Amino acid sequence: MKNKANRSGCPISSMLDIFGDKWSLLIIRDMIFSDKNTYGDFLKSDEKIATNILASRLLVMEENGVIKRLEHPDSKAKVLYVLTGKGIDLLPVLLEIQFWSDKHLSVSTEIRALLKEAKKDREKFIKTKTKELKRRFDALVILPHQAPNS
Amino acid sequence: MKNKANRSGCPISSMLDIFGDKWSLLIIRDMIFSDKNTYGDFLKSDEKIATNILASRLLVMEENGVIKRLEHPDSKAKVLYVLTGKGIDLLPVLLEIQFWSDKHLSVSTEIRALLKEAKKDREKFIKTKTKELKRRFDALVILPHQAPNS
DNA sequence: AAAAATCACTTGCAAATCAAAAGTAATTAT
DNA sequence: ATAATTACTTTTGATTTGCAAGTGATTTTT
Repeated sequence: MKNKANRSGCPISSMLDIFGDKWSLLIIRDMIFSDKNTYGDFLKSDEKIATNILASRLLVMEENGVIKRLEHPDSKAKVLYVLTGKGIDLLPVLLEIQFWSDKHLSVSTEIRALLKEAKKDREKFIKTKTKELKRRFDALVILPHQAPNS
Repeated sequence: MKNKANRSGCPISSMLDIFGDKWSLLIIRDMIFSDKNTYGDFLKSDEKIATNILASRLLVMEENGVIKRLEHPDSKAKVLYVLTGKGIDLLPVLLEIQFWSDKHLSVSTEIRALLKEAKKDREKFIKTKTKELKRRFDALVILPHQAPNS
């Protein structure tokens, strides 16, 4: 997996160099909205990502500082993937994508309800969710260093 | 070029079924921020899209009602591509992508200035720009029906 | 303690997609 | 009439994807 050369100085183009495919943002979605954080979790999603693609995307996102690989507190066989601040900051992007889809494509009524809520006070929703995510991942980053069995 | 089957009911996934690649959003970017609206215009962009890819992406976006193909008022040899309302509504998505890149990747100082301006009053910027785009494209949609040489 | 299951991957291969270059057909300019 | 522009299409080879089948380390079950 090569490191993608910036195709141009354009901020949109640079972002697409990392996320311009059908899968990367779905992994971020799973981490933000569905509390998923292991390889196996991501495989279980509705879109059925292939194992090699998943491994490759996780690597690219790790190389770009969007996610971090940690040892899982429950088991040495597992790997814990957490979002960094850079990753958490994708929340507004994912929100706007959802608002667009809500307006122009067909979206289930339950998701529509959640989006309506988020749209009502966008800023507050983002701030609250961001804090929640930071708390969640900070806890996971720190925990593993406290020896679990001694 | 097949019509993409929705991989799932997820709004993010559905949006990525249309725009999940390295090029489509760059074409939208060019139409929104650089006033480009012909095949030749898009080819001239810094990222150097291949002609076959460009043709394919334009078709997919047209099929999805994001852009419209019109006869160019200046020449029968040209095709005029304009954004529909659905396409114009991608502005907030592109803005958030740029805000993210501005914060987490390196961005030129001139673009940074424009983004700072946009961020200062996001809502107003979106409203103003949206109106401008609607005006611009409405004019183009209507003009060609007034016989140019008779 | 041995066997089965889980977990996070890797490998191999066929199919799809992409990129670069050249070609085409319809205008338009000289 | 000739050359240039414009919007593509076609061809070819390289890259990426998706699927199925491993692999090796751990963990759970018996």
